[in-house]
Amino acid sequence: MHILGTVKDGDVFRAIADPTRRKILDELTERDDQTLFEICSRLTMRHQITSSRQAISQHLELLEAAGLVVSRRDGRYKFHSINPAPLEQIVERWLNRRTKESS
Amino acid sequence: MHILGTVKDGDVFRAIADPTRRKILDELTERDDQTLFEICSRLTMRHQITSSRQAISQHLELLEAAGLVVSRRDGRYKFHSINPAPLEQIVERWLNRRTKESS
DNA sequence: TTGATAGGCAAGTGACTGCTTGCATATACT
DNA sequence: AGTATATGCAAGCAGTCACTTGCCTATCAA
Repeated sequence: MHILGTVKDGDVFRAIADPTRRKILDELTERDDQTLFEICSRLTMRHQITSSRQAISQHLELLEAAGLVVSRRDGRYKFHSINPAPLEQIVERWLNRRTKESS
Repeated sequence: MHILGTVKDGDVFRAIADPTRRKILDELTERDDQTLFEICSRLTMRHQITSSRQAISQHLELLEAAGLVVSRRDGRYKFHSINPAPLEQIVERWLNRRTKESS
């Protein structure tokens, strides 16, 4: 079912519960394969986020644990990309389950 | 944009961040138009949730503030239903934004 | 009116969370 | 080797969150 090993279901929901982490996902949606420092500077410039490097690092760690971010090592750089697949369970769970037209 | 008055964007994400609230949404997906007591007893029996009435009431309050639950008064009863529409912003934001095929 | 039922309000509490701070490791450059 | 760069680890702190507790209001039936 899961590509990665130990991803609990609740991790995805907790991951997107934080506004800064949602901005990180937005940023990775715009541009893939970014390092931690790239994400930090782009968040500051484009999204008015003033979080520190360590804060963003911890957010990325949590996003990766939830399966929403995948990373690739290249020397001292670590490139991050988004993987929106785990979000599809939300669609399956409440949006596709029943056709609800009368609001 | 929003049908209801003051629903902040973050409210939806915070609402589904809690496992008990997700179970409430599941229960309302299965059966619509339930009172607080009905939801409580069905959560206990069918989902092994042992939360108190007050706890469920507060969860419903939060879900309603997020626009995910709508309610209707009838005498001393208050019937709750699910409204999954606010969840569609998640699809729009990260799943429909870009066609990402190469994982 | 009295009692029972369905729900609401609000203060207090323990646990969790996001962030900081300080240091450590690893890679690259000269 | 020595320095700078990129990231990782872990303890501590302040704010938030879910839950409880106790009391209150409203509706219905006798």
